[in-house]
Amino acid sequence: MAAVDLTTHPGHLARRLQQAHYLLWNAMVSEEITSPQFAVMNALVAEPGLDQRTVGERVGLDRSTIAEVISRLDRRELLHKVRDPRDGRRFLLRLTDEGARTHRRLSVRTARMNQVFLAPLSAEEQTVFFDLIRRVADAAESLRNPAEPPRGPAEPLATQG
Amino acid sequence: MAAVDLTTHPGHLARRLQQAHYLLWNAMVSEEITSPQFAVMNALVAEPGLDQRTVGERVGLDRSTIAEVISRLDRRELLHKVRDPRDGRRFLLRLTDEGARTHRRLSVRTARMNQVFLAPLSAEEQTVFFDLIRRVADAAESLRNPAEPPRGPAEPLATQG
DNA sequence: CCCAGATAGTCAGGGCACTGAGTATTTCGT
DNA sequence: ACGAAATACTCAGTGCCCTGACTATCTGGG
Repeated sequence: MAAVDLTTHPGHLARRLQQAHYLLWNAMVSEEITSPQFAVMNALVAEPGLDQRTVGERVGLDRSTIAEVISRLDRRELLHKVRDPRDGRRFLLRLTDEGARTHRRLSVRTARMNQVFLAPLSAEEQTVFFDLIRRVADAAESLRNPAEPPRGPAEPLATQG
Repeated sequence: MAAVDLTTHPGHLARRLQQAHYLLWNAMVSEEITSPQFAVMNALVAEPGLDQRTVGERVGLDRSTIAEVISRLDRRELLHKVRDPRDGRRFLLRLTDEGARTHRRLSVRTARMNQVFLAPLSAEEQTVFFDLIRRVADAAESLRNPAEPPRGPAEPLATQG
């Protein structure tokens, strides 16, 4: 009888939280575009012309996963992928017009979904919720990358050359 | 410039939290046994003889995912799977001796890991952390299963007949 | 100039997570 | 007793997520 109470295990709670979010996303935002895909598009709205690695860094995905997500967005013509003329290793990424439209459309739905998702918490509790999760996640990440100095992106070309 | 701040998006935060946990689990608990696998083993320590569906319900996994996790544990001889003689649709699950030993060993490491993971928060903050996440996750789940009455497991045979 | 090391991306492999369709078994109403 | 509905599980398909090994390109020191 040495069983443990999983409701006090942050990892288990984190998984359940993400599943709950996945569910609500599908119901209220999109069945086509996933939340990580939206995060990538969002990063490219903020900083057009980023390379893959940097986008991955912005949204918190490793090189392999970001490659998959981007290839799916590319296949659906939601973004462009072109070799950096100044560095043949990189691809520079930019949303297509349709990608930008899709991002705008999903942004409003995402906002609505977040409201529903967080509805069980008061405004102050929501603030605390963000703060606590962020602190735990940041701490665990920095256990891995011990104080890595921030590195610049691929010196993004002007927004729409 | 309609980009959104992902640090205020609970879904994004949930994903990052889970990634952080995954990392720490690998480093401090096991590279062989994953956190969902441990959750399944834990459910079987608490209630030996459960069927697949009920285990899935206990740990929060759907029928397909639980089948995969269980087949991996079965392949490694950490649990047994036998047809329920009283209901030919079910499999009754029980840890093997090695499974029970593994569960005990990982339990103590998991406890240590949880301490490290939650170290950035004070004791009271940890309580709030659990409470807030649980409330959000529960609310989102019940949006889906509108007030489903709890249903009993497969009337588990006595703990080791 | 040239090559060793760093860097961007790909690929193979393993695991988690969901949906929708399909099979076998049990249960329930008539 | 019988057939429809419910239930437990499987399978195919899609997508996320990581590691480790590999390729191509760039950079810097000698």
